[in-house]
Amino acid sequence: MNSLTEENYLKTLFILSNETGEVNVIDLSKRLNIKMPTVTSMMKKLADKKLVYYESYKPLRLTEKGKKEAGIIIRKHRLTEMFLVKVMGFGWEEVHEIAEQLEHTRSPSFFEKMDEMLGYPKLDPHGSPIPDKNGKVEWKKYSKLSDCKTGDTLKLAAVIDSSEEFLKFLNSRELKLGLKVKVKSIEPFDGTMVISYGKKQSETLSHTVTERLLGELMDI
Amino acid sequence: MNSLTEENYLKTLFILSNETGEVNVIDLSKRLNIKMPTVTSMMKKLADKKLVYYESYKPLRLTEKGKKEAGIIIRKHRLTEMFLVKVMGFGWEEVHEIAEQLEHTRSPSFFEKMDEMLGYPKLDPHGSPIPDKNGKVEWKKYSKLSDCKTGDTLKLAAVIDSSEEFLKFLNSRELKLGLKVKVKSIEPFDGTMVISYGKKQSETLSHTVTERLLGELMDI
DNA sequence: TAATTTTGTTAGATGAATCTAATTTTGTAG
DNA sequence: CTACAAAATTAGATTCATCTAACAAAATTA
Ligand SMILES: [Mn+2]
Ligand SMILES: [Mn+2]
Ligand SMILES: [Mn+2]
Ligand SMILES: [Mn+2]
Repeated sequence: MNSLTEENYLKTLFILSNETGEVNVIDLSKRLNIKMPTVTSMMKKLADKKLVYYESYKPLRLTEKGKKEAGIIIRKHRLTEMFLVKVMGFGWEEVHEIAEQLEHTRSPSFFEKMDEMLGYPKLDPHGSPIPDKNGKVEWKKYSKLSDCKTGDTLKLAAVIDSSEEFLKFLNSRELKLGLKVKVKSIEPFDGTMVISYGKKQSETLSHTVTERLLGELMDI
Repeated sequence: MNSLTEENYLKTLFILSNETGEVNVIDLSKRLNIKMPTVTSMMKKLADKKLVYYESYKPLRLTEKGKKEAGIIIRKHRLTEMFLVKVMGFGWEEVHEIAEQLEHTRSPSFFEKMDEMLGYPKLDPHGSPIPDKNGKVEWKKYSKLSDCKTGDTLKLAAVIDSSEEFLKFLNSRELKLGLKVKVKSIEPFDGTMVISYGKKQSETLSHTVTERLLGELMDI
C-alpha cells in the first residue's frame, strides 16, 4: 500500500505529465509546494517501489504500475467530486478541496456505491474524464478559449483550474460548462477578450481566465 | 489543529471514559493497539495542548477542551455511519471501518450537508447518540441483555460492538434494533441465553453476544 | 510485611516526510 | 568556449509517531 503522501506524488505526477509532457523535479516541487530535495528522495523511494522510472537529472516518468495507481486515485477524486455535486448538492466550486481528502479513503465499496448512484459517469463536474477501475483514462483534446480567434464559437467543456476562487469568478459571470461562447474581439496587447453567451451580449475576460477555459470549436 | 493520530487518541479516550469510568494507560494502549510508552508520550503531548490532564501513574482524563474536540470527531464518525446507511444504502455492518477514515475529514460543510440530508438524526445506525456541534452528548443508560433475568423483555436499542463480524452474526439471526426480545431461559453455568423475538421461538445466544446487546427493559 | 505481578515511565532507536545549506550538473548567453 | 544561472543532488538536521529494553512504582498475593 502507498501512503497518503505517496499517493499525492503519484497523482500529481500523472496530471502534470498529461498537462505538459515532460515533468522535472522542479515542476513537481512547485505543484506540491515541497522543496526539491524532498521530491528527489521521494522519487527514489517510488522508483524502489517500481512506480516511477528515476534517473538523475532526467525527466520523471511513471511506470505502467505507477500510472495505474495514479489513475485509480484520480478516479476516486473525480467520482467524489461528482458525488458531492450530484448527490449532496454542493456547488462545483466547493468540491475539489473535499475530494482532495476523500480520494485517499481505502474502501473500494465506498467508491463503487458512488459510481452506481451516479450512473457510472464519464466526466467530473469540471469536465475532466473519470478514469476506469484500472486507472485508464482518455484525455480529450479541447481548445483553449485563449487560442480562439475573433468570430469563433466555443462550446465550453472543461476548466483547467478547479480552485474555489476561479470557479466563484465563473459563477459570478454565469459561465458554466455546456455554454456556447462567441469571441467578439481580442485586445492584441494583452489578449483580453470580449465574448457573448447566453443572455450576455458582451463580457470581458482576461487572458488569465480565457486560458483556463476549454471547449470544442463549433463550425459556425 | 490536531493530527489524525491525536484525533484517534482523543476519540478513544472519550469513548473509554464513558464505557468504564477510569481509563489507564494500559486501557488506551490495548484499545488502540499501541504500546504503552507511546501512549504515555502522546498523553504528555496532549497535556501540553491542554486536551488531557496528565499526572504520572494517575488515570487519564480529558479536559473540557479535550472532551469537546473528541465529541466533534465522534459526531463526524456517527453522522458518517448514518449517511452511509441511509443515503448510500450500506448495511450497518459495513460502515464503521469507512467512518473510521472519513471522521478525520476537515470540512465542516461536508458534515453539515450530511446532517441536513439525514434530518438531524440523534442516533447512529448502532444506536449510539450523535454528539451535537459542540461535541456534547447524552449517553442513555440501557440494560445489557446479559443482565436480564428469565421472563424479562428487552427492547433492543444499541449494540456495544460495531465490528463487521459481530453485526454479521446479528444479521444472520435477524436481530436488529427495535426488536423486543424475551428471555426464555438462562444457563447458570456460562450465562448462555435462550430468547424469543419476532418469528423466532427460541434462539440461543452466548454470553459474549448478550453482553454486547443493549436495550430498554419493558414492564410486563 | 515481603514477594511477585502488573502497570507505567524513561531512555534510546527507527522510519517517514520534511527542511536548509552546500555542492554538482546541466543549460544558456555572451 | 567560457561564465553564469537554473536545476538537481547530497549531506545532515528536524519533527512525528512509533518501537524495544530497562527500570520504577503501584497493586496484588502469599
Ligand atoms: Mn478536483
Ligand atoms: Mn490528496
Ligand atoms: Mn462506529
Ligand atoms: Mn479514525
